[in-house]
Amino acid sequence: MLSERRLEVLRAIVQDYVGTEEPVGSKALTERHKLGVSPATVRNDMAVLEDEGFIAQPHTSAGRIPTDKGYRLFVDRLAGVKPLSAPERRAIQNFLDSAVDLDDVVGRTVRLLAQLTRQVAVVQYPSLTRSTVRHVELLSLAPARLMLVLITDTGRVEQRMIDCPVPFGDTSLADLRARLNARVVGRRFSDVPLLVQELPESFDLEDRGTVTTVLATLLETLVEETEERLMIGGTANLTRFGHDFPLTIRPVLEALEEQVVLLRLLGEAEDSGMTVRIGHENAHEGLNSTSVVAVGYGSGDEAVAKLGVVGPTRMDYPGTMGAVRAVARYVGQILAES
Amino acid sequence: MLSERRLEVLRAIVQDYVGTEEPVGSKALTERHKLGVSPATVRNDMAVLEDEGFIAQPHTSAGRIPTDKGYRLFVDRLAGVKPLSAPERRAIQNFLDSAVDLDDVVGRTVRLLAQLTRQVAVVQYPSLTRSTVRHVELLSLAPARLMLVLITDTGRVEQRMIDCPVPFGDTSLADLRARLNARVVGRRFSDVPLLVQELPESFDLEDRGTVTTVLATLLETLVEETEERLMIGGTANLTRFGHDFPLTIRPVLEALEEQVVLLRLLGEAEDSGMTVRIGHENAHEGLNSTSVVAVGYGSGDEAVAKLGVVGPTRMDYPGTMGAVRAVARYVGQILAES
DNA sequence: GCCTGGCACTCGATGCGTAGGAGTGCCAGC
DNA sequence: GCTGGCACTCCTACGCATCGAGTGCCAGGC
Repeated sequence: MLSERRLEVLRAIVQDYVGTEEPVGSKALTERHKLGVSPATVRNDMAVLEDEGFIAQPHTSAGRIPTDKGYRLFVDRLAGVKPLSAPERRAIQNFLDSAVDLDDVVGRTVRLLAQLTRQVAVVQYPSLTRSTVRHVELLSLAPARLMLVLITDTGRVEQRMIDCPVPFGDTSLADLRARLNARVVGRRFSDVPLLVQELPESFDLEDRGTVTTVLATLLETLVEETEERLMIGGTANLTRFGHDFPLTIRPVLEALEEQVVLLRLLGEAEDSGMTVRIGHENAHEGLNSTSVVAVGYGSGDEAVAKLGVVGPTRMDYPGTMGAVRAVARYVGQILAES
Repeated sequence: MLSERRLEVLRAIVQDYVGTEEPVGSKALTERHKLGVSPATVRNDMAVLEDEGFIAQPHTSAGRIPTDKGYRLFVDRLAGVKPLSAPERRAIQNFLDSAVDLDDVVGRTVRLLAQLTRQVAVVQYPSLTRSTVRHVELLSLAPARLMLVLITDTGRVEQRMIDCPVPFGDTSLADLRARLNARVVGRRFSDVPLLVQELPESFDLEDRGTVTTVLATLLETLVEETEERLMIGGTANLTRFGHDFPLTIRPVLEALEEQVVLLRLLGEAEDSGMTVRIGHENAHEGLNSTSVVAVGYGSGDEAVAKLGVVGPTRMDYPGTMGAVRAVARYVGQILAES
């Protein structure tokens, strides 16, 4: 077990390193922090911290930098979540309030997060599986061509074209639309398959084929679009990464382009509470020198999607966590209102 | 006027520099290209080319590199458009053919372009103003709450919430929907304002307010969404930019985040034919060390949107132009089919 | 008149050795 | 268990000489 002072030393190292981006030595530490002990003592503490794997030296006779394990301890035990200032909170609310539709909400959220944290922001669109159906619309575009439009309670809209096996009458269409809505409106997407199972049987034989096709498309949409969408922003902040640039930035940019990777990344975050993944804790190799701070957000108690930021392991964790939490909270509010 | 051989020298310089990324000297040139003259002669030619501003030396006693003006001449007079190979063309077609909806088409196009050119790809969604209306749908979500859904011939869907001043009956709704569609389906978005102008007058006094609100929202959607959407990809390719990395890449990433900048960039491109903007020809300062190759694409003869790539001025122009042109052509086909 | 080979010159890149300094580890003393 | 002192390590910066690619210019030849 590490003594209180050693933890304090670790905290000081993390804070200084995050600020200066340079290995921090014992002397500088005692000058900048009121540790109440001499550099020599700090050196001893540092030696212990290094033995335990919390800090490391880039080379002999250089200062120490925190390891992933060191950041982990810092986040878990030494750092709180720094709340945003009142003006910041007001700015967030104002900015998000003027969003006109879901795309706009997500877009603004991304920009906001990127700006607040000065890192790369990732925002997932509200998930379909956890959303509920607000409305299903069927439009006849041509005699044997329908368009299916799915509207979620979070404002997301999905559409699909359907080619019918045989022309479908307007009354049948209205009928199907009404029955479909009666069954699924207000229900969760994940429940829809069961709810519409027996629908075709209640139709005339001649329409049954079309109804089946429509339902098949509906279910297919649910499955396909469960493959979620997301938006990223603030990639320009990657340039503040460090000196050894090209080497680190490349795999990160590549990872950011792979929606699948990002979705898995957010997916790994816990549903409630904030998740921080530091360096090698990230499964994806390209992100081994980054940390991910993610949190779920939603219109009610339950998270409908996640958002977060990706930045260098050397990041301001309390500040980042504060910003991420605050933004998630406000986005949730906006969604609940709409 | 430059002699034929001097043009040939310029072409050789561009080709070599694009390949090696290093200033090219007179000796290397004669070795790699069959110019039929000695290095000394080439040196004289180079001196002339430098006087004319087509090439420059990073410092005395280094080789030459093309200037923006040099690239311009190269593109205009010395380089053709390199067509893609048959397998490449087949691959493009296959890849795009399996797209399921507009988002997918655009997403795939971006990835394709980025991969083919190994640069940053930008694809604009089909424009609303130049599209025609396929369908307008009005849904009643709550007694005094409507949703307006606009569907374009290119498959794009826009939706808006509408809060009605007074509840709106189902029959009135159906009536409005029918009349609205009768007027605007098949028409261009830009013509819509005129076409619906007198619609409110034909409604009962009690509904007129709502009708006016709906139309106002419709027109507002047309205007707002003329502010186009676009998708970018291949940002990881920025890491191949050059040695002086952080300095160049930063402003580019920033510019890429500004949708407005990108839209203006594409907007500046001519409607038909390919546009190449080299270095300082780009209005945006951050893109002064990049070139933009853009071209319009569309389902018919007319361009409904544009796409292109952003890369270092030192790029393979013939290859890039070939890829951009080919992709635009195939995307146009896909849109025409759907 | 244009091309060519020769030649002196420039100037960045490379390598090396030295000086400087930040930081460490260890030890003896309090 | 903390502290000051001290020797040691090793990275960084700097100056300097070397090297060589590439140039510009010039005199001679086709």
